[in-house]
Amino acid sequence: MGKGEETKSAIVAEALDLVSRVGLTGLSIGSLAAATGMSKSGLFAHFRSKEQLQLQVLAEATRRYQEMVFRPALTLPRGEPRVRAMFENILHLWENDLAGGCIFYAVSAELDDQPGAARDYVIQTQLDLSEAIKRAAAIAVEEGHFRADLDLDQFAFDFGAIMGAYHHFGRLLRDPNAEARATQAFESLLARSR
Amino acid sequence: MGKGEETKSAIVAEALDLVSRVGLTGLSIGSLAAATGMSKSGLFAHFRSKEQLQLQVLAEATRRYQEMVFRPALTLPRGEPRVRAMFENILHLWENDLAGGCIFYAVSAELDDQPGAARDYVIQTQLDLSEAIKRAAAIAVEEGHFRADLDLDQFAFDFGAIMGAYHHFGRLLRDPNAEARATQAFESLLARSR
DNA sequence: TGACGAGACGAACGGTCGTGCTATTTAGTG
DNA sequence: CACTAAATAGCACGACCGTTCGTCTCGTCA
Repeated sequence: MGKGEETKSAIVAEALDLVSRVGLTGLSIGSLAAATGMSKSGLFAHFRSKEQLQLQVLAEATRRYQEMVFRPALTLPRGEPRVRAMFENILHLWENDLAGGCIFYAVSAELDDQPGAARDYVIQTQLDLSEAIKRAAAIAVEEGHFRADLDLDQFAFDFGAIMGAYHHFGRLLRDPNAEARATQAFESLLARSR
Repeated sequence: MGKGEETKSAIVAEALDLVSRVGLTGLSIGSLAAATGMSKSGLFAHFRSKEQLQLQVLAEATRRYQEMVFRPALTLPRGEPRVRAMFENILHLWENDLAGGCIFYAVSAELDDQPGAARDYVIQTQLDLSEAIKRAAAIAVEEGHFRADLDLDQFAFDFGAIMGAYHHFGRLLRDPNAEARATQAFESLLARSR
């Protein structure tokens, strides 16, 4: 990896942290340059537009998500163990990876009415993640861990609901019991699915 | 209501719509002036600071929420009917009142790591709403509609989770089944609570 | 009629935004 | 070590930001 790629990925890493705290809109070239100790123009040359910078940040976030949430889960036995691992990885690893927690929550709320490449990317990513959860649940059905008539779409909805509420209650409202609440909700969801 | 109050509330109404689409950060004095057909300075004089404008917007949102969600629910019989009415009012009235849907979702994601009066206000409002849900559920326990050992905090968490997921799946991902999913999740929550 | 206060206006301030150009420094290669 | 290309810095731009100021236009009331 040449010098260019190296600093570029360092910039993106710093940007990820910034976005998780101040959102995509709050991420400015100037503040990012200050945070990385570079000049605005020197930093800008790596991306050629702000939209490109935003997309690179989102791509890196997706890469990390795969790495932290899905890849470890796939090493476990098929079925419920994998579903459970995904839940726990999100709760314990992913939500604590960045200063502001899950970057997709910080970003999706501000993009839902603002068309553009960034929104398209986030939507696609969220749909992919939802599909992955559904696949994991489908395997659990195959293995006999979950009911044969389980509604996979509903399962994905409920799963996402719990993760969102964990972020909301824990991050914004600073509820110290958010993790316990999320865990209980998840156990209840599993029980209903068996 | 004098002329001043009149234009001021017209400004706030317009601002509410803007915020629901572009967020609190995206709300600028200039764009709001353009949307209302006023001059920047004429508009600014009503609030004397941007933070004041933001707080007025949040206060108006809270007022509307009370009006659309809680007040109608209180006219119904105590217990489960009220809880159900709150759910349906949020789903059908509140989420469709503004162009961008529930303003609190647009706002809370961008404020969770940005200290200030606006964040404090949103947090307090969310806590109040959570308390109101818990009270309604407590009454349903009194009335014998819900189990005596129902965990009220968990109920409020689950309730909020469903509303958040409805906003997320419906608004961002444009899932046409979001309402059906939310309804099914809510019915499941009610069944578990009885 | 004339004074007064409320409300809105245009112009301007210092800053920051994203984005170009042009040097200058630095890293990699023969 | 010299040479070249890549990486970074400096500077300037037009646009927009929140905010302030002085001014103008009204309706109200003495």
